[in-house]
Amino acid sequence: MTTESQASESQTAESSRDAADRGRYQPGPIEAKWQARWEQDDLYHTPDHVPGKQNRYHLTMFPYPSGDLHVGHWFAMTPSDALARYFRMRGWNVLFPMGFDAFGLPAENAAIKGGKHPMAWTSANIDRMRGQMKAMGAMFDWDREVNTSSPDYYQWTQWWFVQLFKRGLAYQKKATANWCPDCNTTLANEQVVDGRCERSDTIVVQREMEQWFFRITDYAEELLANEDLDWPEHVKLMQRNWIGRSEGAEFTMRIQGRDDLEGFRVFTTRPDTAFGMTFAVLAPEHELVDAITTPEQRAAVDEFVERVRRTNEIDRLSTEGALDKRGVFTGAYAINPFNEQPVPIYLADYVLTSYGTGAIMAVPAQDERDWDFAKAYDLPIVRTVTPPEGWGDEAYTGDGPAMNSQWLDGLMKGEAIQKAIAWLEEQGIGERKVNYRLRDWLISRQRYWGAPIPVLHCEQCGIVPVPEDQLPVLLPEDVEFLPTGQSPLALSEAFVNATCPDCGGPARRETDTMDTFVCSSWYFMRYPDAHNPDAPVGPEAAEAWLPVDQYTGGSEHATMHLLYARFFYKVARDMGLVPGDEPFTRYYSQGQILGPDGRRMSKSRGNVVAPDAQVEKWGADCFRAYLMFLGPWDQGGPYDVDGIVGVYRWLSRVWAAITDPPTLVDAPEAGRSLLIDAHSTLKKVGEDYEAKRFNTAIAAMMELTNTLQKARDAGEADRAAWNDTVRLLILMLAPACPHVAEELWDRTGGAYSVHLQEWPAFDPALTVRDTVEIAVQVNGKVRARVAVAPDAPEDVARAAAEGESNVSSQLEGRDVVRVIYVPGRLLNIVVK
RNA sequence: GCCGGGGUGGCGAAAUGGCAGACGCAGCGGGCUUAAACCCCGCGGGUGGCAACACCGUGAGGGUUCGACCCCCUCCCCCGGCACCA
Repeated sequence: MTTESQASESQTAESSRDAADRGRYQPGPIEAKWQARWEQDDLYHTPDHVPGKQNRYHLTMFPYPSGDLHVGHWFAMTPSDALARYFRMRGWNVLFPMGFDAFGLPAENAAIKGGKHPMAWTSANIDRMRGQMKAMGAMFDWDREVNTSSPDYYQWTQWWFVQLFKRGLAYQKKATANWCPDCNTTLANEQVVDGRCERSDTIVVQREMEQWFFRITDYAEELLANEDLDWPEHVKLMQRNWIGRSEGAEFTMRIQGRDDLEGFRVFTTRPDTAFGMTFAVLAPEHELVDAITTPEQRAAVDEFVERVRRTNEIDRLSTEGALDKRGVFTGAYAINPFNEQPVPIYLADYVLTSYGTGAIMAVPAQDERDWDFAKAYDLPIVRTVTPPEGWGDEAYTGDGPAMNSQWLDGLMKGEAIQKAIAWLEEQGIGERKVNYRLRDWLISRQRYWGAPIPVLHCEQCGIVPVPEDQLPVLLPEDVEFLPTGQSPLALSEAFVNATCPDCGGPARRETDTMDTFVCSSWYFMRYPDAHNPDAPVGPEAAEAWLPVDQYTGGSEHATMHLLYARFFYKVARDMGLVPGDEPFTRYYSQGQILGPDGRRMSKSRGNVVAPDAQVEKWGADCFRAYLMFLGPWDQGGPYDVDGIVGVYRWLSRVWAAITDPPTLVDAPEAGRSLLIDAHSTLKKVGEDYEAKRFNTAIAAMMELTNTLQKARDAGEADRAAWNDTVRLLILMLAPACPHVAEELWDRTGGAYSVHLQEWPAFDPALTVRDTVEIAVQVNGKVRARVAVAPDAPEDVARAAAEGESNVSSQLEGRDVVRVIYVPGRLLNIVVK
């Protein structure tokens, strides 16, 4: 043991400041030393198989290499690391990899601004951030690092595209797409927030373009079935709401006097109310608009359609504004098939072309939007559901007996819907139909820094996917990537001109690149087999590691990354590539760390806390522990710069107690109390780590340290109890503070490495105190506290309680009606 | 508007039917120091009281219970998501 010589050294050298410092906790040198040692020993290299150990795959979301790691990365990654380390100590062979989500707009924008090539900018950032991550002391297995912008990786991103294409899950269509004028590219629905570009905050406009889509809606039903996932309920709910399943019917409406037209289809969730239809509405972009508009209405309709086209999403979605300007009559009438009555056909901007059929039957009596529209345009309102007594002058969307509905009259909603659908099917004009709010995933981006879509356009053969043995389609380096609204790749003759692999004739390469969410939809499948040149992931590696046992990351990805990754995994499963149905068995979303002012950290607000400076000042272990100690991990919250000193003091006390212990004597009786504290703490800390309650785990270790310090202040302690407590404390500390734990383990004679040790088992007999203080209540009010054995029988506890003057005075002259005794907790005497 | 999460000391929080405020920050008092910092010891919800102690106290109001921060009902506020999806 080195502790005794350490202690005496610091005692004899008190006069010298240098010598005194030598005994103090100094994280800097310790952390550098052990990081170098771990790297040299490959301590965190994870083989695919270790005899006698089961595999467990832990994953925290990989970062975009924007330049510097920020506190948010530390907040997400270091507790995740502690969790992975804990499971490693519990005997699992734990994979905990890291990589970079390296394609994307910032690289390109930085390149445009600073004249540096996106590739150079990105790889410099990656090097920098990898270094910063190494300073965390995390157990990342860097041998498996992935970089989505490297050809070794995007070759497989392109391979995925080809597989999806072959399965009919990737298709091109001309569609009105969300266009961000600032980013000069299209965006997926998920990337548009409140009508603005999620990244640049610019108002998104609609633009008609040929675009590539992934048919994620084919998996809508399966993606919806997420109840059994061990994920936070709110995230599962967000996904279900995003997918937005709604059940109803679709049927055809003929147009009065126009037997030359087939009519139009409408979707409704309330076919039971169809007898109350008093008008119909088409989206302004509906394909029939031109054909049905009457000459008298032509000018008004054209003017309206043009105005809607010019209106941006924000104004269109706003419920404010003049209602009478939001629609126009076409002059045509449709026939309600339920009662053969003609109803006027309107256009209105509240009907969306991208949902359902882009046309609705309007039943103002039972739909609030239709009600408002009918009021504004003076259209009739016919109730077909009996509203409750005293219902006012507004739409009634609830349940009630049908009325004014011929053969549906008297039926309640559920039954009426079924009967109406059956009738539509009998008549051959409609059928049961399920619609989803979820749209297909638009993956085309008209930007340079992304994986090229591996497709050729051949004059003879049409769209031809690039054969797998010709992948990757390399991103050319010498391209002018100033944003023009056109794909930059289109400007490169050398890139565009190609040969058709089918007919050998001339072909043009697709010049759009893929949304970077495609890259991140499968990266977790690559880590298990990061260097495989023949497949994205081989069968052995997939079997060894997939699916991910524990994923952690921010819930801002609930409806994007997490949904896309589930979609990819299901496709991979269908291809026989991976085991199971879901990519992430468990998912946990940590909260968001905010600036000291309680607002989102941002350079413009000047409230950014730089992790490098925190590490420099306090050490990585201290910074890690402080982030865990702040509060519940899923809650996040402001980063209080002043609070970290408390954690530093704690680690200093741990250091001092262990490197400078009291005189150790053999006094097992006296040591029992310390041992009970140690084992109770061990039990709690294990449970807390497992449940990701890092804040209370740290607090419990602080308490044990305080106990240790008291024992130390007393001058002497029982040798066995002290040594055992110190050993347990170091092991408990290891997942949260890996460096100082390693150093103290080494100094107390532990065999290298503390991170290869097993999590110790607590002794259940030592988790219960010999006597506990219980509360004594009279009529629910605490009147005294008495010390009894935790399992003392009621009469013993009661006798002790009645011996207290404060209790006996309360009982005097009153009848005891009832006594409630909870052993180890309290005794409540109810009197009258 | 709808759907989630939350509201506890000056601050971050703990306790999820059993002693409210563990642990930590800031603060106050004391020790060490020429001094300051570091460090160490003590105090620490409010009101009254010298004190023992009493009363009040977990956003507001009501309820269930021997007992409620915790469960139920009504309302207010904050944060996140969705928002003409027929």
